[in-house]
Amino acid sequence: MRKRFCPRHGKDYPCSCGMGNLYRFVEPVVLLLLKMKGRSYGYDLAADLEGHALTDTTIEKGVLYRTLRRLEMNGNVKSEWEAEGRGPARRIYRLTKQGEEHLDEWAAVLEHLSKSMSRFVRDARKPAAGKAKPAR
Amino acid sequence: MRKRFCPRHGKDYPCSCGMGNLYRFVEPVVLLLLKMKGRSYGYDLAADLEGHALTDTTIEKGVLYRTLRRLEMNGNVKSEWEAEGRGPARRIYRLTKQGEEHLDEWAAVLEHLSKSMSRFVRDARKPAAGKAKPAR
DNA sequence: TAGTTATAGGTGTTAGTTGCACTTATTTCA
DNA sequence: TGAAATAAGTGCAACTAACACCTATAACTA
Repeated sequence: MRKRFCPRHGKDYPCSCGMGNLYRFVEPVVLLLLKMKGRSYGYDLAADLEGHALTDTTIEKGVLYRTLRRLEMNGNVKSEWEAEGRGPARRIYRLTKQGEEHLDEWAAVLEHLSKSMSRFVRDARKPAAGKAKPAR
Repeated sequence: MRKRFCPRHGKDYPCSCGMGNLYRFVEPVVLLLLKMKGRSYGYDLAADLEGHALTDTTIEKGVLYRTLRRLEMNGNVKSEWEAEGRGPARRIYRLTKQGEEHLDEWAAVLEHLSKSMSRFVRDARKPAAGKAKPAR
């Protein structure tokens, strides 16, 4: 049984605190990059993803390409092949109107999540309540 | 093919922006609650989870119980049956020393994630760069 | 006292997701 | 001409999520 490697706890420890490449967190980053760049393609996005990812881990190419396809299926981006220029042909993606709205939704979701998390961190660092007298 | 329901986009939209009950986000909340309460059990934790969850969605019982078992397998909590008192016997959980450390690690992970997310939100709300003159 | 509700702790199943390795193809450069 | 860089994927086993379902005890209530 293949085990996932956790950089914090080593192998054979079935935690997920590193949080991997959760495609649900790759999606908004792709949307943001497309907004900032105007147009881009998989191979190019892969490089920039490192700098903008929400998690630490390196982004997995497979997740990226599948995310782009799914975004297109859902109407959030559109693509066209571009053969001109150097190297192999590129599939160029752009945000659609709906994609921009979807990014806005993501921003709202992540803003809320960010606040929940920072509240969590504050609570987690408080000393445990009423430990002076043992509870039983 | 059973489809997940997304409260934001309805059924048949394979997004995950609601983010469901991601067990990886249930784990730290359980650790925090156990730290705050000193001792607790599944049914009791289930009630408090709502108020402390990182995501909005209601917490799924199955995830909670399985999370508790996994935490115990990993040595982060320990449990004992308690038959006294009213109602059916309860499996009482407590944090171990290791569990407290694990919570601290989670706090560090989530602090980082929280910051990444709020940076993301800031960027996402900036107007798109250089859209005045069309890029091509 | 029988039936219902509340408390308590789970399991089973299947669809969906992830990680990682692998594949294919074109172009550039030494 | 052979290696490296660019580009876009696919295959698959292991893992995760959602939701329904199951078991049992205790308390309440008609």
